[in-house]
Amino acid sequence: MSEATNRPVRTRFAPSPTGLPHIGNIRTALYSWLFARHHGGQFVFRLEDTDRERYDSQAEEALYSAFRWLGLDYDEGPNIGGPYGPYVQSERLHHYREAADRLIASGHAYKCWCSRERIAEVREARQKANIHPHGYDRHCRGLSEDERRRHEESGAPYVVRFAIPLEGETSFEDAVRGRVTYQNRELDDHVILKSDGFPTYQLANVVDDHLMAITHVIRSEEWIPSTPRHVLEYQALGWEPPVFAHPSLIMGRDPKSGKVVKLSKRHGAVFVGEYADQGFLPEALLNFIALLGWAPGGDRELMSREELVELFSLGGLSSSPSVFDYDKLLWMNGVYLRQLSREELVERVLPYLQQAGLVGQEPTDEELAYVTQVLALEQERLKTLTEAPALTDFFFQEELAYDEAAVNKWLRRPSAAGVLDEVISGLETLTDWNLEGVERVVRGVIESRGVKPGEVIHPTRVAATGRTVGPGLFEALWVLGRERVLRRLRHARETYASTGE
RNA sequence: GGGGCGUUAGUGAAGCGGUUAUCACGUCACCCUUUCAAGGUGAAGGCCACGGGUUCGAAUCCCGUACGCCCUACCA
Repeated sequence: MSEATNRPVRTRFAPSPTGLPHIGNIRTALYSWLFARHHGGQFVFRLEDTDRERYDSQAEEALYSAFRWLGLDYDEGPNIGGPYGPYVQSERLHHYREAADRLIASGHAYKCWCSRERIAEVREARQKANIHPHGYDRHCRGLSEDERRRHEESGAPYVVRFAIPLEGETSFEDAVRGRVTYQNRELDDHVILKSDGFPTYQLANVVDDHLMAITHVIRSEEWIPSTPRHVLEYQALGWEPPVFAHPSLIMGRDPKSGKVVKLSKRHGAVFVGEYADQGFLPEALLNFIALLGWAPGGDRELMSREELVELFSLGGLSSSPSVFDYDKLLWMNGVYLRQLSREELVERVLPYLQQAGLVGQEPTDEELAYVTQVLALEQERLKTLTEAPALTDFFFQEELAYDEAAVNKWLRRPSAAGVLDEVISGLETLTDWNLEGVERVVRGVIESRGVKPGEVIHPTRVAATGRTVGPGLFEALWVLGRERVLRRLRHARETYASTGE
């Protein structure tokens, strides 16, 4: 569609620091980043802190750390500077003031002294009577010179409103939806400068996108209704508008009603940091959220960051909202976990094992080698990093927590004592403790007793690991090591199987 | 209420005028197998929201209806 411009591509992510970075925000950021990188352009980070009431000082740092975690880099931004700085709107007030003055001078904007109360009343009345536009009645737009002067001299606070043309229509070419048209008579005169001297999004966004030479504005669907206002402002200011692309929203399903609504906290994790905490890999999350509202065409789903950059285009953006599917994310995380090399896996998982107290803070090379072996056995079972401790604790704990049901089923049975005795004596005589040797011993017991493999394997697993599920028995025994295995088997034999025969 | 945007299996997507409507997650079954996973094979699941057009032919183009969502702030 209208992806082409003659200028070098520049996109931006312009969050307002009012809370923690949300999956939805990050997805939009990702699209902007991908588009810039795909075209070899620049990606700008701009902080829109014009709402002083909702300002949250922690939000800014959280935003940076989310970007770091996901590996999204920006070429210009508040903390790194750049040729179009500053990149924080509260430090750019004079630009907005200037633009507002220019609009007032050219008759495209005007000062408004109406009280909030009056505005609220007017709005309600007009809506009830269905008078278009529904909002502000443009009272101050029609002020006489005298009235205006009186207000000016009184020094009373005022806002600046944009003077929407009374007739005609405004349209723009949306890169994902095609032509979108609004009748000007449906638009009321929106505030562009607040009484505290700060601009609203409606002005600051336009001014900065222009001043920062942004060529493509990618932002979510909720901005479509204000885009005609922006287009009108670009025109009034004599500027060329950027290409707009409005991908759809990310939705969640309400657990109670089953209805689909904008993704929010009640659907579970919505903040990027929560996914980090829950043991998701950034590359998996990135891949997953890219697919929430975008597809490269065809059946392609698993894509690295580099592949996403290569394949991304605005044409692949979806115009219909998508529901966040946590199960699919889990699956995808598992895929990425399985693709990790041993070294990467250890690096990723180790902190979780340490946090759970299974591994010390300064592991020796020997301990690290053991951890590596353990994780190699569990890698294909891992869906998130946080599951690792629960899956592997029996490899590290001295005191095994035996699963009661497993004990009842496999150790408190008549044959258990005999099985364990045979396995124990077999392993005791094993000179070389390796995978093949362990398997040979256990298979030998199975053969000598003339039973199905499970009859020996299951009791042995429960005795050695305390549970019925886990890696293959031979691998588990081998990695656990001779001493630990024999101690556990003897203990289980004494404790649970001694009275069995 | 008004304006805008949307609607392909439970979920995410592919499809861009001619396909038995494709893929992935999930579900189920079977295979592999010492359990659980992973992997493999297969199945169930869609009158492409509905109704009208246009066309030799429509999930694809047009109109209408229904439903959903977004906006309707001196928030972004």
